[in-house]
Amino acid sequence: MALEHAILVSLRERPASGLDLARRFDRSIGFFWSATHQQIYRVLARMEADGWVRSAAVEQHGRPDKKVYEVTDAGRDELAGWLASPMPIEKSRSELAVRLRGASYGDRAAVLQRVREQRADHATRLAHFEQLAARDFPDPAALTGQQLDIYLVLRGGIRLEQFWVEWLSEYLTAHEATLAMAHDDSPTRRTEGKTR
Amino acid sequence: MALEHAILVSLRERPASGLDLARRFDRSIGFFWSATHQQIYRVLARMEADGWVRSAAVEQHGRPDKKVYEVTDAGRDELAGWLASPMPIEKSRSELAVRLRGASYGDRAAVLQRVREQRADHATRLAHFEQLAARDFPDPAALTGQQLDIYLVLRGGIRLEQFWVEWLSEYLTAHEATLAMAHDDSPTRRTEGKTR
DNA sequence: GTCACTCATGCAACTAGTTGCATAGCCGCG
DNA sequence: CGCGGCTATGCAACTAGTTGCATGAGTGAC
Repeated sequence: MALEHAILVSLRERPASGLDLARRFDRSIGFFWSATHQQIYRVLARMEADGWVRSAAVEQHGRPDKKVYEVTDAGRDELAGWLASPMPIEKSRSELAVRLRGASYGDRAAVLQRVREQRADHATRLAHFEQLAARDFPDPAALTGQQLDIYLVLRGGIRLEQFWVEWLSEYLTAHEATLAMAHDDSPTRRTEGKTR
Repeated sequence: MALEHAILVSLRERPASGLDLARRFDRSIGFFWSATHQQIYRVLARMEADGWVRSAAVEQHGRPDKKVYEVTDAGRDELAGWLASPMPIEKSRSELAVRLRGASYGDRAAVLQRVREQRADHATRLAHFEQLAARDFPDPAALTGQQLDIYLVLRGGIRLEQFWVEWLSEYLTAHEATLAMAHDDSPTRRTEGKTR
């Protein structure tokens, strides 16, 4: 039930329509919790039925009406209760890690290529996040409350991208070393991998 | 379709029954891809229907028969193809991050307590992984092929737990600093948070 | 003018994963 | 002896999330 609560957080920051929320979930908050607009529409409908949010139709010039949602008192209580509730340890999930683990059952060079691509993607995102942090939070030490939280979650995004870049670099370095070894070891080729 | 492929990797390391796989997914491989035994049973049935694996009943003394699965040639090809296929960038997902972001809409102290608990859990896992690495891989530089991959994925687990411990520590330190400030700033209490 | 795109909401059908339970024998505890 | 726990497989019902499509009006490009 975390999407509901992510939506409550986002709506408390500022009321929004379904599509507004979908756009927010594509950036800041969505870095740690993403959702498609369909999923958001469905959950908003349920939340309204449960009385956690209420909506108001807002006319716009030259485009369809918006349904702008805001959090009700019941929604506030629900969010406050959730924030304080105990939580089990989170489990991570990474398709890339499965590939790294299984790389010896396929074409090693192809997997290394995928790893390089992923590392480049993560490096790009890292640079983007660092730019955001520099632009929006020039003086982190002065932050408090809500702004501090937003900054610290961005810091989490930066740290997480650093984790990826460093881990994948370690992976590539280690495998490039064994490939070099396999070349050096002249005639007695001990080519690892490719069991088949 | 990553669970299928995680199972193929695990079965290529060694043939196993559904429950064996579920146990493996609770440890090494499962750190980056977990699954319940029901999910595994269902996916194994589909994989067998698709011809990726075949099963053989194995009698055991004093306990029910096992269905031990192994990978077929078609399964090998499928796995090799998947390993080489391009992949989109992965998105992370963390309920804890949502709570950090929304902490000012609830009881700040309670959220900090949850953060301390999570940090302790991650520190415990980190210690556990480091112990595994020291025990099973005393000489990482000598590893190649499959063993090197297993070691490097364990390294990923260690690095990820380090990420969590460090990030959550940063979060706690930053908020403890603002709490201290709020105390110092004597009569003009600028108590942040708790907007309600 | 019409083609492609955006804004905005939503339905329907699908895949993935979780939770609760059933079966059925064997093992050890008290 | 009965109770709980372990081994092993599996069904049924549920929740969560994705994908594909529909609608209908407005905007900009050529």
